[in-house]
Amino acid sequence: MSLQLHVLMDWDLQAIVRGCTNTTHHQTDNILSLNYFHFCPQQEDDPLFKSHHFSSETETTTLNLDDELEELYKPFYPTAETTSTSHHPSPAHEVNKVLHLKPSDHPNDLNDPSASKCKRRFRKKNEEKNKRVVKVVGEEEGYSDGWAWRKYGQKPIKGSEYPRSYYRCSSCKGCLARKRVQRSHSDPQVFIVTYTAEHTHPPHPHISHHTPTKNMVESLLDKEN
DNA sequence: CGCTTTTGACCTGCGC
DNA sequence: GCGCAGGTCAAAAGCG
Repeated sequence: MSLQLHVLMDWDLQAIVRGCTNTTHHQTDNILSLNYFHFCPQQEDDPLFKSHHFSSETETTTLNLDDELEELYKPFYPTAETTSTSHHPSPAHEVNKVLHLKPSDHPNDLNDPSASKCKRRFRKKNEEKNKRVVKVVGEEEGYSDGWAWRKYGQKPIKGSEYPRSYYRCSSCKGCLARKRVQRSHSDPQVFIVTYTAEHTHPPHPHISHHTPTKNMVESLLDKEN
């Protein structure tokens, strides 16, 4: 099974949550596969988009995760318009959620030197919010995604027994890419990874599948125990 | 020595 | 206005 959540935060924001089955992973360890790509309108016609169905067993897991993802995006709900069928699956048992998310004010003076440090930071933050990709991944996949990440913070999250870790891209100075990693409370084997902003450089080939996997997992596990 | 992790402090947004 | 929660900063410590 895999669950794909696509969040596009343009000035008209859209998040699409999709659930689908992946028999290979489901049969092995119930570990969610890492599947994400940037949303494009054609994907509405993607055969994969239409052809996956839930078994009753995987549906339960998916809906729990879906709830968590919904929690994740609660801050956007005031302006969110949900055409969700996730809690009332269609006859085809598809999860197909579209959130229309509206960002706050347009940060148009990021480079204004007169703006205070905090204000500039906040505007930068808003700008980064405009592009988000949320992945639901297995343990190993959550950390080896081809980029070098440096941890810059960790916070306990209310309602979750697991802390959320914050990472920024360390492979290129000035890269605005950010990543948040949080263990799912409904399925501790699963990590919810949220990517914010885009990399301003290509991935380092030698980093793939190596960085910063083990330490990150271990530190997370240590913290949680 | 340079890079990464840890962690407390600080800041902002939001709800009441 | 206040308190809370989430996100980031930055100094100190750890590690190879």
